Amino acid sequence: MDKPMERMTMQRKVILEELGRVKTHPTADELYSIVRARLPRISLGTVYRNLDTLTKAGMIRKLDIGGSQRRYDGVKIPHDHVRCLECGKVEDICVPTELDIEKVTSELSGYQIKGHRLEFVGLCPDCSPEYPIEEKQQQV
Amino acid sequence: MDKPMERMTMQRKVILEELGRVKTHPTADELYSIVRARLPRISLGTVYRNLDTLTKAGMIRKLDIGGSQRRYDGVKIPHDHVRCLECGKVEDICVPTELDIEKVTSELSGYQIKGHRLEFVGLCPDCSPEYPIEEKQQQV
DNA sequence: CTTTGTGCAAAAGGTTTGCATTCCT
DNA sequence: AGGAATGCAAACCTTTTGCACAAAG
Repeated sequence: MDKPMERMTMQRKVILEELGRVKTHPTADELYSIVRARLPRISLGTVYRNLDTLTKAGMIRKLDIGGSQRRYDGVKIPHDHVRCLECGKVEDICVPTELDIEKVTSELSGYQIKGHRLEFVGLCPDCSPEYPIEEKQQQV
Repeated sequence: MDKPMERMTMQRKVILEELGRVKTHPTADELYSIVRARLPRISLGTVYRNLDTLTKAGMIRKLDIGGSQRRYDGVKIPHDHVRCLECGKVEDICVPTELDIEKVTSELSGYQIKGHRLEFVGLCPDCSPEYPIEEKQQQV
């Protein structure tokens, strides 16, 4: 399934390095501004093209979580996420694999389950008021 | 949290009815073409505005699942989904609430968890080959 | 050398918004 | 009557694409 890349250009190398360094899951334009610190002449189109190429090569992952912008992850192993409703940050989380929910779901639905996406939304410690004051709007 | 609507216009009424009738989770433009059968002069902008208004009023839900287009759900109770990698359809699924994963996650992460979004991807019975032939590309 | 990749800018979705007009209440 | 909602079209935001030029192997 992995489609190997032909060349390792400087742009591609820096994008890969920076995506690997940040622990967040940046959007293309966030990564664009990070990368521009090292390659001021890079274009946003190149960032998009490389994120796509690196995804197809299996070197990074394109996340398909909620929100209006796509996010990318330098960590290749699928894992779950928590997103803060207040500040918007997305962090990794490891949910104990109590039961094999994919197997249970497969039996219940008749689908051949290939994977799942689990995302929690809530308030991170920094954004949690001491005494909860109001309900935050959520989209689940 | 629910912001009551001021008026019940014909457009709003039909959008609500049609979204309640379909068991899929249509995008705005899918709903637009459904609704146009009854209201040929309705505009896509009105569909978007009403989906937003109805969501704020708590009468429908705006799903924030993967994909390039937002989807809407006439069912107000949050539930999980399965999406077919082949034909793209999205169905409801009921995953047994074995453990309270939100509670476990809350304890592990320090977040105040407000909800979660669980989406499975796989092949629906109609799209499953008898003998699995190739890996489907997935984005999790 | 050849062919892939880049920068730039324009195009392409999908969604939102401004404005004059229509229509609930 | 008066404010909210509509239709239309333009604007907006994110992502993709065409093209001439640059550069990796």
